[in-house]
Amino acid sequence: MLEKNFDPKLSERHWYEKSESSGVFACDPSSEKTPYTIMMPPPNVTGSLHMGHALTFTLQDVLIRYHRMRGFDALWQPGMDHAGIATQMVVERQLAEKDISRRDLGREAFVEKVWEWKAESGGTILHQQKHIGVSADWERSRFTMDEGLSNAVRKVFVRLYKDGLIYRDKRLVNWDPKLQTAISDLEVEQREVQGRMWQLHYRLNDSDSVITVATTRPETLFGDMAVAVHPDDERYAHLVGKHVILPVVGRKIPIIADSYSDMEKGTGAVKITPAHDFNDFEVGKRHNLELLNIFDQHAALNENVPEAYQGMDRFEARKKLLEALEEQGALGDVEENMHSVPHGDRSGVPIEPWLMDQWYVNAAELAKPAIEAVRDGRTRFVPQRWEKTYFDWMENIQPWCISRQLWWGHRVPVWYGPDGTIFVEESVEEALEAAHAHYGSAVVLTQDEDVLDTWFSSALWPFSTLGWPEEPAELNRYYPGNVLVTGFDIIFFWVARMMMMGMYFMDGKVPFKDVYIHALVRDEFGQKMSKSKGNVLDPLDLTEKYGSDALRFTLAAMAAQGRDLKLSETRIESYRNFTTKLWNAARFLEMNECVSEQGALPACPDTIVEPVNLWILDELNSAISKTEEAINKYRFNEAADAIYHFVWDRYCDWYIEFIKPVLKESQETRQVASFVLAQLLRLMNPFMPFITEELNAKLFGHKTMLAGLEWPAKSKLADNQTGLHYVIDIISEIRTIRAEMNVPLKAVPILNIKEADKQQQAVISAMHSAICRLARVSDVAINKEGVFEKGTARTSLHGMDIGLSLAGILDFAAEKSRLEKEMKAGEGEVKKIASKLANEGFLAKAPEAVVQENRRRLEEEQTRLEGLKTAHQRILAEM
RNA sequence: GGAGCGUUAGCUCAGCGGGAGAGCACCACGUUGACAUCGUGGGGGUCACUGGUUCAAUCCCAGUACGCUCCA
Repeated sequence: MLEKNFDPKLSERHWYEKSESSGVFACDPSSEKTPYTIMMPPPNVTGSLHMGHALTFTLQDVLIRYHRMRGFDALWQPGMDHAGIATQMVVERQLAEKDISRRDLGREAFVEKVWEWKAESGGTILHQQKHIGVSADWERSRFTMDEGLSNAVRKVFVRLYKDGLIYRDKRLVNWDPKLQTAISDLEVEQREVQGRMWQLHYRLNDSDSVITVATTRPETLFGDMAVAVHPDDERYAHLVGKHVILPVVGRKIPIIADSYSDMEKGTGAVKITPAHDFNDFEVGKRHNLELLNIFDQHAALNENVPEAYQGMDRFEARKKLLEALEEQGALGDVEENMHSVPHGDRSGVPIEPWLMDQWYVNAAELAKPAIEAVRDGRTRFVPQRWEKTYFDWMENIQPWCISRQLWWGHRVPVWYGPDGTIFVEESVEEALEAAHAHYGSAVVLTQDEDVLDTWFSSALWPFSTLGWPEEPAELNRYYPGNVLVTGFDIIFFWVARMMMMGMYFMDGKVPFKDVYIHALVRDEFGQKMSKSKGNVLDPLDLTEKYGSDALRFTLAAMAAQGRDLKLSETRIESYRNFTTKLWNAARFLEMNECVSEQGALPACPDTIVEPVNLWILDELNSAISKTEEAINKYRFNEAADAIYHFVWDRYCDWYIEFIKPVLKESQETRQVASFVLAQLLRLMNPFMPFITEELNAKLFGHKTMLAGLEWPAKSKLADNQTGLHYVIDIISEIRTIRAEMNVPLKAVPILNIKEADKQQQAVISAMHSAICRLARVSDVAINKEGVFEKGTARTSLHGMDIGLSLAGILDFAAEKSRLEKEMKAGEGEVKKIASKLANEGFLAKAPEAVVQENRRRLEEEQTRLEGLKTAHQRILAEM
C-alpha cells in the first residue's frame, strides 16, 4: 500500500542511482539507432548550481529523455569548464586570507593549488546536477583541461597560427588592473557612474591665448599627444597646426583637425591620449601621433610622468593633478556628469585601455562561413529572432584577444628563441626541433607566459569532447549535435565561437542544427539573479522543499518562448500539489486492485465496450500528440500544460470519478484504468523522472525502469465519438444549478432528460450510475413522456431539455432570476453571432468553415435560448 | 544615441486574426472511503493608449506612454 504522500527525498536518490548504474544514460556508438546529440554547456568546475542551470538542464534533460524513449541513441555530453579567471580568483582569494599572493607561491605551486581546489569543489555541481535528475552520459564526462582537450587546444592554436588566423599584435587591450590580465570586449561591462567633466585650459606656445578641452579623466593629461578640433569648426580653424604646452608637464603638443571631435559637445576641442583610449588610439594612428604609455600594470603612473606623480594610483594622481592645475589657473568649469565607464565583469574595477602585445584570432575571417550557415538555415535559431543578435555581432566582430595574463588555463603553445624568434608548435620538443632547424644548433627556448581565454577551449567543445583530433567513430556519429540549449547571454561568448571553430575544423560542418535559446531566470522584480545583488533563489533549497520533480515541472511549464521567467514560489507549490494528485490517483488504483501481480506492465484489453474507457483512451492519445508536438517545437510549457490538464482534469476529475461505481465489477475498466496510468507515467517521465519511476515500480512492480522503456504509443481502440462530453456537460450543469439554487446536499432528486437523440440516450444510459453519483440524483429518466412536474429546475443543453425535480424545495423566485440571467447571456451570444452572419462581407469573404461554425453555434444558442424561455414561462405560470 | 522585448483577472504568466485562458489569491458550500498538498460551484478582464489594415483585431501595421534588457 502506498503511503499517503510522495516522499521525494527517499525516492530521488534511489531512482537516480538505480537508473545511472543501469546504463540507460549512456550512448551506444555501436547501436543501429539514429543518434541524437546534445552538447551540454559545461558549467564552471568550481561553480554551484543556480536557477539558470536548473532551467537549462531541465529542458535539456526533457529533450534527451524524450528522444531516448523515442528510440534514438541519445548522447548528452556532460563536462566542466576550467573557467580561467573565475577559478583563479577563487583560489587567490583563499590564499589572500592567509596573506599569501600567487607570486609568493610561484606558478607551478599555484597551479597545483588550483588543481587541488578543483578536485575538492568540482564534485559539488556534479552532485547537484544529479540531484535534479540530469541524465547525461557521465562516463563520457570531459574537463576542458583534460589531456585530450588540451591537445585539441594546442592543435587548433598551431593550425590557426600557421594558417595566418592567429597573430601577435600590439594594440590597446582592456586591461584589468586588479586581476592584472587582458580581458576580451565581452568581459567588459559598461556601467553608468556619476562622474565629473573637467574643463582644462591649455595655453598656446606662441601666445597667451588658451584652448579649453573637456575631459572625464584629467589624469590622462600626462599621455596627451594632441588636441583635436573638428575640421569644419570655424572657431578653431586658425589654431590648427599650432601647438599648446601641456600644463604641469610642459610638453609641446599639436592642435590637429579630426572629425572625431564633436563640435556640439563640450568646448568642441578634445584632448587626445592615444595610448589610453580606444578612440584616441584611432585618431593617433591617423595623425602619426606617438603612443605614450603612462600607466603600469597596477594602473599606477609610471616613469613617463613627472617624478612627483610616479607610482601614484590613477585616482590619487587625479586629485593631486587637479590641485596643481587649479594653482596654475589651468582648471576651468567643473560639471557633474553621468557617463559610462568600462568595468571588468569579474573584478568590478574600472578597466584601463593599455597598449601591449597580445595574441589575437582573426574572428572576422572565421565568422564568414559561420554567418553563412545561419543565413542558409544549416543552423537554426529557436526562437528565430535571436538570429538578428547573432548576425549583428558576427558582422561587426572585432579581433578576439585570446591571451590572458593568468596562470590557470592552457599555456599558449609559443616559444621564443634567444633573439625573440617565435616558434609555434604543439609541444616543446617540436619547438626545439624547429628552433634547431632555424638556428642550425640547439638553443634554449622560453615559453610564452600567457594562457588562453577559457572560451578558446570551450569553442572546441562540440568536437574536442568526441575525441578530435583523433577520429574515433563517435566523432562522425555524434557531430553535428541536434540542438544546443542555452541562454541568450551566451550567444556571443560561446555559440558564435563554437560555430566558427566547428566549421573551420570539421570540414565546414556546423556544430549543431538547432540553437534553442531559452529564457533567463529573473527574480520577482524581473532582475537578473546574481550573487552580488543577493537576489538568488537556490534551486536546491526549492527541491528540498518541494521535490525535484516539482521544480523541474515548474521550470518546464514556465519556459515559454521569448519571455524571461520570473519565478514565483506559488507556482512551484502548485506543481508539488500536482505530484500529490498523481500519487493519490495511483493510490486509488492500487486500492482497487488495478496493479499487476506478475510484474508485467498493464496491457490494454483487446476489445473495449464501455464509452468511458474508449473516451479516456482518446483523451490520452490527444495528450500524447500534444506533448510530442510541443517538445518537437521546443514548446516546453505547452507540453507541461497538456500533461497537467490530462492528469488532473481528465483522468482524476472525470475518469476516476466516472469509474468508481463500476470499478469493482468491470474487469475491462480495471484494465483500462491501470493501462492509462502506466502510459501516463511514461508520458510524464521526461518531466518528472522520480515520482513516475516510483509509482511504476510500486504499482506494476515492473523490472524495467521507465527510463529504459518506449514512449507511449497511441491506442487504436480510442474513440472520440462516444458522446461522453454530453454526460460531462449534464453533470456540470446540474452541479451549477444545485449550487446556485442552494439545493441541500442530502436532496437526491430525479433528473429528467427529454429530447435526447440516439447517441445521447445511449451514453446517458451507459453512464447512469456515474451520473447519479456525480450529480447527486436518485435516477435519470430519459425521454419520458409527459411534461416536467411542477417545481422543476430546468435548462437546455445540446438540444436536450433537462429538468431537476425539486418539488417542495424549489425557490421559484430564485429559479426565475437564474433563468433570466441565463437568458440574458444567451441573448447576447445569439445577437453577436447573428449580426456576424448578417454581415455580407463576412459571408462573402470569411472561409466557409468559419461561416458554417458560426451557423452551427447560432442554431445551438438559439435552441438553448428557446428552451430557457419555455422554462421561464413555465416557472412564471407555476409561481 | 542604436537595437530588442514587454504591457492580458488582485499576483505570476499562457494564448495570438474568427467563441478571453491557467495556477495562486478571493467568495460560498463540502470531511460522499484516492487526494484538505483536496472536492464542487462562483465572482473577477473596454487583453496599456491612439490610429490604420481586414468581412473580422487582444492577436497584423504605425505611433504614444510606461517598464525592462542588450549594445555604444
